[in-house]
Formats: sequence, C-alpha cells, structure tokens
Amino acid sequence: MLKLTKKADYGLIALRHLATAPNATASTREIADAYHLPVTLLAKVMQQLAKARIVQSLSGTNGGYRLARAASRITALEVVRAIDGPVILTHCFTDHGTCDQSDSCTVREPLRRVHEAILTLLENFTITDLVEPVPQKLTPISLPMNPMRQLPYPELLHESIGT
Amino acid sequence: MLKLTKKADYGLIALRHLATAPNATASTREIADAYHLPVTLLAKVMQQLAKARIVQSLSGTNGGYRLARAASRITALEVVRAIDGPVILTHCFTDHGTCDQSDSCTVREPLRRVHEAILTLLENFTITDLVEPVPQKLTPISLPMNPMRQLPYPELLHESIGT
DNA sequence: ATGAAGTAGGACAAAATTAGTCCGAGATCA
DNA sequence: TGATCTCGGACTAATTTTGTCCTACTTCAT
Repeated sequence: MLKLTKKADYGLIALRHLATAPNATASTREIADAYHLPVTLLAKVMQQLAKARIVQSLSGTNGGYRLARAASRITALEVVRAIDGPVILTHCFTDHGTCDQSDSCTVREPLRRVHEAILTLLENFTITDLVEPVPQKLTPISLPMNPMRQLPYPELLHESIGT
Repeated sequence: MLKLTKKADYGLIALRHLATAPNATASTREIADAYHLPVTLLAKVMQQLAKARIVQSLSGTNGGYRLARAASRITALEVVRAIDGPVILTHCFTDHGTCDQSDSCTVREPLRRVHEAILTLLENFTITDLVEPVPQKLTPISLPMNPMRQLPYPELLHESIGT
C-alpha cells in the first residue's frame, strides 16, 4: 500500500511536539494525551527513537524525552527506519537468493531507481519541515523521463481513486 | 514499511513482460512460468489490471492479455493504485473524523507534501522505464529544503540499516 | 457441438505484519 | 520512601497480505 505505519506517524508527531515544546522536553504521557494516542504504544515508539539516538531519554520524575540534536538534522528517513526498520520497495533487494534466475527479475534495477528517489525524498525532509507549515511549492520530481509520455487517458481520470 | 506489495511487484513484472512480448500478448500461465510466480495469484492481479483498463483481456484459446495502451502511457502510480488500492501515506487523510481535533494533527499538512511528491515520482515512472534498463542518473529531488540541514551525524551512518 | 485453453470473479484459508497491552525493573526527584 | 518517569521484553489481537479453490463463461479448433 506504500504507506507509513501508524507507529511512524506517531513518531513524527512526537518529534514535532518535542521540537516545539516549551522546555524542549516532554513525557510520553504528555504527548500521548495531547494527540490522543495510545500511551503504551507511543512509549514503545519513543524507546525505539531513543535507541536510534534520535531522541534522548531523561528518567526519573519530571523526566521525558528531548531531541538528541537539532530538528533540522533529523530526517524523516531516519525516523521511519528507526521505527519500522529498513525501507524496502521491492522484495528482491534483500533476499537475492530467492529470485531463481537473475535473468527473470528484469524489473529490479529500474525499480531500485524509484526506490532511491523515494529515499532521497525522505532524507531531504526534516522535523523542521514538519514544524513550519509553510505551504511551499512542490517542484516536480526529476526521474528518467520518457519524452513520449503524456497525460493518462481521460476515461481513467474520473475513476482515479484515493489521494 | 513503505514498501510495494508483492502483487504490485507481480503486476509490474507482468506489464513489463507484455511490453516486450513478441505478439504483444501473453497468457497468465506463460508469464507466471517465466518468472516463477504463483499462477492463480497473478491471475487475480491481471484481472485487477484489466478492470482498471491498464490491460486488455482476450478470452478463449490462445487468449491472454495485452497492454491496453502504449507502455509509455502506463504509469507506476496507476498500476499500484489498481492493484493495491489508494496510496496512502498517513492515515489521517482518508478518515478525517478520527482526528479528534484538527488542532492535534499538526503534521498532516507537511506530510501531505511528501505524499504528493512520492505520487508525482510514481506518476513519472512508466512501463517503458521498466523495459529500458538505461542506468540513468538520478537527479536530486526538490522538496521544501531546509537551509540549515546538514549531513546526519557520523555515528549514525554506520548503523543505518537497509537500503 | 464438443472439448481444450483461456479469462472472470467470489469465497475462503494461511501467513505475515502491525497495533496495542501488560508487567517487572531501574532511575530520579521531592 | 514513594511517586513518576523510562527501559525492555513477552504477549495478544487486529489487520493486511498472500495464496488457493471452485464455478461460470468465452473462444477457438477439430
């Protein structure tokens, strides 16, 4: 489905919260309450972020978490990786042995390019970009472009689903 | 995990196959055999592609599927949508009512930008790009860029997992 | 016209992933 | 010393993905 998991969502929300928190610090419960997230699950997410050194934990009373570095230095890619594990577009990438014949998997290389592009995209997106809702214009992506490519057929436009 | 499903993989492989097939036509079994895919599952995928008018079915003996239009006019985004349904980055997009306070979901808008960028990426990638494995240089993505952003901390680089 | 080879499509089972809970342990502060 | 917090593993439940099975219908060739 090519979607972020809820945990990754929660993580991003929490990081944004920390980035704008008054003392730059907040407890798990505080964040969970603010956005109506399941406390225990968010706690797990925070732990993973701490383990990845994205966030720093402060134990004891009045403890909580704080960003381990500047928000501008925390990329969405890092966060997603820390929480959901390696980002994988196609399945072939990791388990090479599965593809019986390297000859068969003809789509692998081209798809890898798309993959890289998405990674780059996420890497260029930081927590700072989450905190400033500047409606910035989205410049078109450069990818191997096909000169013959045109707009999709009209009849397909009206049944295009989802966002 | 931000990954394509196997079905989407299969669909792309099949479309690539059709794009290069001698008669521009191939049966489900033929394709499944060529890449060692589960026949019945691929059949389902082909049906979905047919319903989305990406592929045209030819019933009867010597039947099979053919591309409904030029490979250069079939985008990866269409394919993924046809097979996996709407592409969703965050969960808030579809069920607006869930987010109790629109005030809470502060990350929605910025994430939507990332979302759009990924969609654009997939939209600019056609079946033709799958068939020509030209190792084209991947130009960096443009996104709302933070001028303060720098490379991730060195200590994080060595534990960066996955691709 | 009859059988072989196709697609169409729904119901269903199995497997994997994600989401969420629970509990015990350790740290810090008042 | 107790309240409040994090840490981390084990565990269950829900959802999604993957894959199979079966029946119906269509086309072609003999």
